[in-house]
Amino acid sequence: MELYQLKTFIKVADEGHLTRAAEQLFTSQPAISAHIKALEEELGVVLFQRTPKGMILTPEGELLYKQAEQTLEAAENLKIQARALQDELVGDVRLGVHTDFEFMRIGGLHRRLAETYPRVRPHFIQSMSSIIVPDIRKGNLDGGFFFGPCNFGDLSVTRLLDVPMTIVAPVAWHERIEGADIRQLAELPWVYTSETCPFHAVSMTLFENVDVEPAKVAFVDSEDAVRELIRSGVGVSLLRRDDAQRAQREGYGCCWSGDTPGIELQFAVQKRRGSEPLIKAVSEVIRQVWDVGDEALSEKAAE
Amino acid sequence: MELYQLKTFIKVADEGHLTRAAEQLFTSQPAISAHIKALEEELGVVLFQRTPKGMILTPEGELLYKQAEQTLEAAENLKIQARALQDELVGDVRLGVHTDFEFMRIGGLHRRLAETYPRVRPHFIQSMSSIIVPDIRKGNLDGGFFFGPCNFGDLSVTRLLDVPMTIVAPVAWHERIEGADIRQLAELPWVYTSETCPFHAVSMTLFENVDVEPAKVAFVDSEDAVRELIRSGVGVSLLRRDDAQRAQREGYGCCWSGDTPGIELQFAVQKRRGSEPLIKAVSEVIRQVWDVGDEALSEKAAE
DNA sequence: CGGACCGTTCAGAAAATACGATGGCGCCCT
DNA sequence: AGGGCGCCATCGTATTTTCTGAACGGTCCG
Repeated sequence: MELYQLKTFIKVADEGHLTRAAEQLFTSQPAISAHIKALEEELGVVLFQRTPKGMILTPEGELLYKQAEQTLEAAENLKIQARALQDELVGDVRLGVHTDFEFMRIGGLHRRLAETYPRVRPHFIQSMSSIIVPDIRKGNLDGGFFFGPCNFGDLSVTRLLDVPMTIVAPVAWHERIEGADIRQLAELPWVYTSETCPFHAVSMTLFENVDVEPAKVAFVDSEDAVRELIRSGVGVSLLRRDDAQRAQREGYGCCWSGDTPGIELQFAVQKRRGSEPLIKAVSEVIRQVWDVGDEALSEKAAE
Repeated sequence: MELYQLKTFIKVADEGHLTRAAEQLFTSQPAISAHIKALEEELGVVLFQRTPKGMILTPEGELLYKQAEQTLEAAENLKIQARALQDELVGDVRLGVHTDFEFMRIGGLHRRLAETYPRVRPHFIQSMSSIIVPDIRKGNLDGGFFFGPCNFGDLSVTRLLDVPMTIVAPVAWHERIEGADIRQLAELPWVYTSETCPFHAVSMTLFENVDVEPAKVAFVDSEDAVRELIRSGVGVSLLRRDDAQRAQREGYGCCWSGDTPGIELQFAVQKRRGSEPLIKAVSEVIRQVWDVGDEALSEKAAE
C-alpha cells in the first residue's frame, strides 16, 4: 500500500470515474485501474462497484475512504511542516552561564530568542567560567559566557562588556580600608578564588607590584561564596562593582575607593561550528542583547 | 513521498544506523540510503546528521519523525479496518414494510440484525404492498414485505405466514351479520380497497360465487383507513383477524363468524441479487425471525 | 598505520509502473 | 432494433523507478 494508490482511491471516489480521475492525475486510465486493483487485492476488500456509468463506492469503500483521507492528510501535514522548517531555525542550544541570570540579561536574551526563533529552545546551564570554556571546546555546551581573557584558537570569542571590579571588606573593617593603599590591603586577610577562577588572575594583577603576599584565609569558587564570606567578616575580596555597591547598600560590606582592574565578560562558541545556522543566529542575538557588533569578535591564534 | 520511505525514515531513526535498518527491512543498505536521500530532497530538510557512528536525527528530523509516525499509523489503521471488513457484512439495506411494525416483528428483526451484523444498517420504509413490489423490481428497495401472491419471475419470494382474515362490521350492525351468509353480507355497504391492494383480490374471491355485486360505498388504500371507516359505521370490510378481534374487543367492530379466505404474508428480493451477501444475510435473518426455512422460498417462472 | 564501521556513490540488473491498443458491456439515440 | 458512445478491464510493450553489489572516502581505535 502506497500513498499514490490512496490518492488515486480518493480521486476516483470523488469523481466516480476512472477516466476523469486519470485526467486529473495526469496519467492513463489503465494506470489508475491498476492502482485500485492493487489496493483492493492487498486490502482484501472490494472498494468500488463497477457500473457502465463509472465507479461507485461500496459500503466498505465508503468506510475506508475516511481512513485513506486521514492518511493523506497526515502525509500532507508532514509536508507542510517540512516546508515551514525550511525557513525556520529549529533546535536546542545549550549555553553555559557563569554568574547570576539578571546580570547576564538572560531574561532579555530568552525573550528576544523566542521572538525571532520560536522553535529554538535555549538551555541556560549555570556553571563556572573555568568549566564553561572546556565544556564548549568539548561540545558539552554549544556556547557560553565567562569572565576573563581566553586564548584558545578553536574558540570564537565575543567581548560583551568590561566589568569593573571593586575590593570589598566586611563592614566591621570600615576604618581599616578607608584611604588604605594597595600595600595595606594586601596585609588584610583575603578570601581568594581557586586558580582556575578568572578572579584569581585579577587578584594577581592587583598585587603584582606589591612585595607583600596577601594572607589567603579561604579559597572559594563562586561569587556567592565570596559574598557570604565577606558578610561573615572572614576577609576582603573582589566583587563585581555592582555587586559590591549592593553589599555596601545592604550594609554587609564596604567598598575600597581605589582603582581596581576590571574583567572582561565574554561569550564563546566553537570556531568550527560558527557557520552552523543555529550557532550563528544565537550568537547574533546575544550581540544584539549586549549591544555590541561584529567588531567585538576577537579571534586569537594559537591553541 | 511514499509510505515505504516513511517506514525507512522511522526505522533508521529508531536504529540509528542505515546498516541495521537495512537488515530489519530486508533490503540493502544503499537502498535505504536512497530512501532517506529522496525524502530529504523532496522535503527540503536534512533529517539526519551523518556521523561515523551512524545516523542521528536533526532537530528538524525529530519534529518530522512524529508526523511520519502519525502518517504510518493512519495507514495501519486503514489496513486494520480493511481486515475487519473482510469478515464483516457492511452496508445499508432498504426494506419496504406494508403494515404496522409490531405485526411485522420489525423490532425483533432489527435486534437480530444488529446482533449478527452490527455494521448493516437497515432502513424500514413504510409503504404499501402495491408499491413495494415494483419498488423492489426497480431497485428502489432492496427487499420488502407485502400481502398476497406474487408471480414476477425476477423476484425471489418467501412466504412468511398465512394471515387469516375476518369480515368486520360496525358494532351497530351486530344483528345484521350474526349468522348471515355470504350473500347477505354482499348486500351490505362495503368499504373496499383499490384494485392494486391485495385485499381487493381477497374480496373478489369472497364473492366469486355470489350473484350480488356488493355495494362499494368507499375505496381506501390503507388498513388504518379501513378500520377508521368501520369505526365510523360506513360499511363492512376485511381486516386481519388479529386486527378484527381487537376492533371487537375495543368495541367498535363486530366480527363475522363465517369462513374467510386468508392472505399470504410474503417477503421478496430481486432474484438476481439473491447472491449478494448482504441480501442473502438479511433474507436469512428474516426467515429466522418468522421461523420459516428455505422451503418457503417459492420461485415462480414467467414475468 | 591498518583494520573495523559507516554512509555515499556508481553502473548494471531487476522490478514496478505507465502507456497505447483492444475488447466487452450497458446505455442512449435514432 | 442497431449503431454509436462512454466506461472499465486486460494485454503486451516501453519506460521509469528501485534495488543490488562493488568500490570509495571518512572517522575511530588499538
